[in-house]
Amino acid sequence: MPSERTGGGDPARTLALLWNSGPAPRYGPARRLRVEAVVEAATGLADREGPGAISMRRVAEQLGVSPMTLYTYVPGKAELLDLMLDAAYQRMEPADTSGRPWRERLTAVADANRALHLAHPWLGAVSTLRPPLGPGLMAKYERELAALDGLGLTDPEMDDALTFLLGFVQANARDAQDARAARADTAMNDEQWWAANAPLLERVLDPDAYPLATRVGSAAGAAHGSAHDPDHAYRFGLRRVLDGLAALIDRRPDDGVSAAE
Amino acid sequence: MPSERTGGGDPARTLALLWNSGPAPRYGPARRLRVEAVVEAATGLADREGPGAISMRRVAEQLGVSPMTLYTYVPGKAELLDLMLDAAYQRMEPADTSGRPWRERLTAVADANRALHLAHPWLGAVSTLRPPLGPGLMAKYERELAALDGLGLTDPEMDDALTFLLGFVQANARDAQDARAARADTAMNDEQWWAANAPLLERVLDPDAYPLATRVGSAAGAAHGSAHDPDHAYRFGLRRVLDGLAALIDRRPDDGVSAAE
DNA sequence: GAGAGACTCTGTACAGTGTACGACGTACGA
DNA sequence: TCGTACGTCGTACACTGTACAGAGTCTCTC
Repeated sequence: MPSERTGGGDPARTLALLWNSGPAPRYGPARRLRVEAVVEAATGLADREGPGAISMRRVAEQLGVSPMTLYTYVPGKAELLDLMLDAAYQRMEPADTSGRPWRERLTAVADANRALHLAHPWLGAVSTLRPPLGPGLMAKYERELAALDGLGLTDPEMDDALTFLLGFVQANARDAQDARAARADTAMNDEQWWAANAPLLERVLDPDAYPLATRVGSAAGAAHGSAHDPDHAYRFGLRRVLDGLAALIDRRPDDGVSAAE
Repeated sequence: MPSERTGGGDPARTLALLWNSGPAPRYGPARRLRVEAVVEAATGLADREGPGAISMRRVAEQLGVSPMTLYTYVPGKAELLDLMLDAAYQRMEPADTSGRPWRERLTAVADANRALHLAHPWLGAVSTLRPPLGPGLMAKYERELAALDGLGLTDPEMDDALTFLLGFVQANARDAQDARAARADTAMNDEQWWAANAPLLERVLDPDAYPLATRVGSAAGAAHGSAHDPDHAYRFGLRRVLDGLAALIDRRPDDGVSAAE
């Protein structure tokens, strides 16, 4: 479960910020900053130092203003995260894969999302259950649905399939970021952690009580040098995800480019 | 990304706690509590009030001791979470599905994990990247691998497949818990949130610019009354996950019960 | 029996977090 | 010129995990 919530405040205010449609104030002193600068500063900070670094005080520090000043630009932290998310979506460069088989199209969608998560390690910490309904998300959603268009799926099925694919990518990216954070927090990478635990575990663990676990666990551990390898899990999982969707898509054998693959 | 880290401290100390093999102290006053009581109190608290409620002060309060007292039972919060996790795994009741087709076996594994997450809403907030290598996890791992045994998979493939399946369940459970937390935090359920946003969105959104997004988005929104429905996503996703694994498993058509399915 | 020393328990303290509130200065419209 | 709306900011509050030191309690050794 992500720790940071978005979509918390007044929907009208949030949407106005996302679509840049707030009324310009006429009284009072000129504003020193723009909302975009706040979002940019927060994003830069989070990119450099991870999700844990996103605090109003740190963001304000980056901008040379006091913490409370941020609240004149953004209703609160949740909305700031919404804006960061949508801006990140907006910066994604769309790859044109029209005309390619559907597996390639969906692989491109997955890879693009994975790349986004790698570039912005804080993305996984932000809930997308109530997504920021801004231009960035809309363009992304439109683009990604296009990769699923013309495959004979119903509209709800297209959404389901996309949710499934993106859910996989997000879960995997969270694991990867989690591994990075663990390495930083504990000054020990996964391999070292595994190396420290394995011999100790052997002393308390009775192999006869857990025959499969010891056999498979050590085989898997030996294969990636740790209990878990996100990169490998991505490659393995993506293949399974696409095969799973194939069972849905190739159900109807009569639709253009897609079925040919 | 889960916010709470486990496996942070000294592996030897953590393993001793997990396997109950610490040396009994001989000096000093009798201990008022037992480690199990601390773990139980923390689990009860978290079950009732969610992951956010797990704080050393709150747990101590439940037990009628001062916060710092907990540190004589447990090295820190990370290790407490490890113990909570392993204890929760230990309480899972294994369903005997041997002899059933592999799809049923894996469905049972997925359902059991989903039920665990529903019973313990804090599970999703805890990282399982460096899992607590205790008796609970071992028994669970052994049991779940058994559901994948005899299908012609290699040892690493068995681990990969299980990781993939459990990853899906965990990601979905996080979404579900996230929805619950959002409802509590914002005093607004997903349906209300969607109802508040949809009309506002219509005003700023140009349907011609995002034809697929508007069509599919509103179809999906209408189908579950919100942007996202975890229960539906679970049913849809589990079918895809099993189909995806089928492509791997049924690759070799010659192995007992499994291929018959 | 006396005392050393290990152990449990606890109060205080520190560096963080998001943000409510009120004070102060600035710029515009009347 | 003045009222008013607004931007900026200092302070404060209720939280978090846990380091540290002091006080009380028990066992083992002499």
